[in-house]
Amino acid sequence: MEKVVLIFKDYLRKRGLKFTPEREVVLREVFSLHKHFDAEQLYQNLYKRKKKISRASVYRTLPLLVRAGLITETLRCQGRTSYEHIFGHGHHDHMLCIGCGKVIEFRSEKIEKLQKEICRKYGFKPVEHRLGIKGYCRECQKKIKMKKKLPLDREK
Amino acid sequence: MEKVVLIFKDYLRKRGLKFTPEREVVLREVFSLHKHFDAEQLYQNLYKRKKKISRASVYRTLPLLVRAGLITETLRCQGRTSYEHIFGHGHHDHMLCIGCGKVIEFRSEKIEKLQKEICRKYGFKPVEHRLGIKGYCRECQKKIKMKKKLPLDREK
DNA sequence: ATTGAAATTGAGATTAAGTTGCAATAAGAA
DNA sequence: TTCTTATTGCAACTTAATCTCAATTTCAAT
Repeated sequence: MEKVVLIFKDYLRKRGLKFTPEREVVLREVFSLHKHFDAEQLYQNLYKRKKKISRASVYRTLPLLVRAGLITETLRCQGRTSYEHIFGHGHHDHMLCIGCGKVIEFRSEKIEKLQKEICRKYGFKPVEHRLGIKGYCRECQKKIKMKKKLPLDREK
Repeated sequence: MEKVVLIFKDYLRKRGLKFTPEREVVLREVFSLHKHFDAEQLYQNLYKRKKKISRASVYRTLPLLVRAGLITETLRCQGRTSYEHIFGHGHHDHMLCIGCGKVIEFRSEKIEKLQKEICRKYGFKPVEHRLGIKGYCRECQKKIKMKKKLPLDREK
């Protein structure tokens, strides 16, 4: 944890930005969470714990953390930009269950390698990539079977 | 083109929905385009050509086309939901150039296969997936080299 | 062809996420 | 400690998308 504080401080100092209490609170909150989150959730968490930080500051801090290489945007669920931290966590891809919203993380070296190859073929210099698979997790598949029919888009 | 009209009509009829002139106009516009588009663009195109269709109808029709399996959402650029048609086009993945916005489409059977394998391993039933690689295309890499430095996030 | 239930339309109001302007404040280098 | 410059909070604003509702249209059944 103190490591990420140092990294962030360093990032800020190098471009003449300031390490404020607000930014520190956001940073620590982000790294105390161990799953995906979005700006509003983060704000609510802090608000409940009487950390009086404005929404604007939360929204302004998250992009800084992205640029500092500490967090990254993930798959966008229902309209909100969602983040996760990447420091000491490494890149991975996601499966997102349409039924219950559960997120499964996975990593495949083979897929990573294939992507690089393809980029090379197109003369494309990759900066980041995102692979998201939507579908149904084991549990939700069972539920669906029990209901026999998916009520989502059935025919008349 | 007439094929997609039939498919859409069929989709609608089967669930007691109606094939209206507005929906037809949207459908035809979508399939006359040959690249990615978003709801607002589509509305503007139609508006300029004096097709008086409300924004609401455009926004209401696109999800129907998705459900009918004719179009799909793609990578979200700058906040807007973007679509592309898939009928007679097949699944593919994308590279998105950060420099100029160009989209390169590609498809890798190997990656597709690996994804299926991974899903099987997790007992996950995939419905759709999206792989997007952001980076710099050949041309933009050259431009960057000429500028010697990327002005985006440089240190002081 | 007519009818009538049910779906659809357009216009504008509304929501939600995120951004911005600005005056007051605070960080931190000198 | 001083002083320049960045940051803050608030509220107003923007943007994308959705919703409400009265008027209209579709289309299956006469």
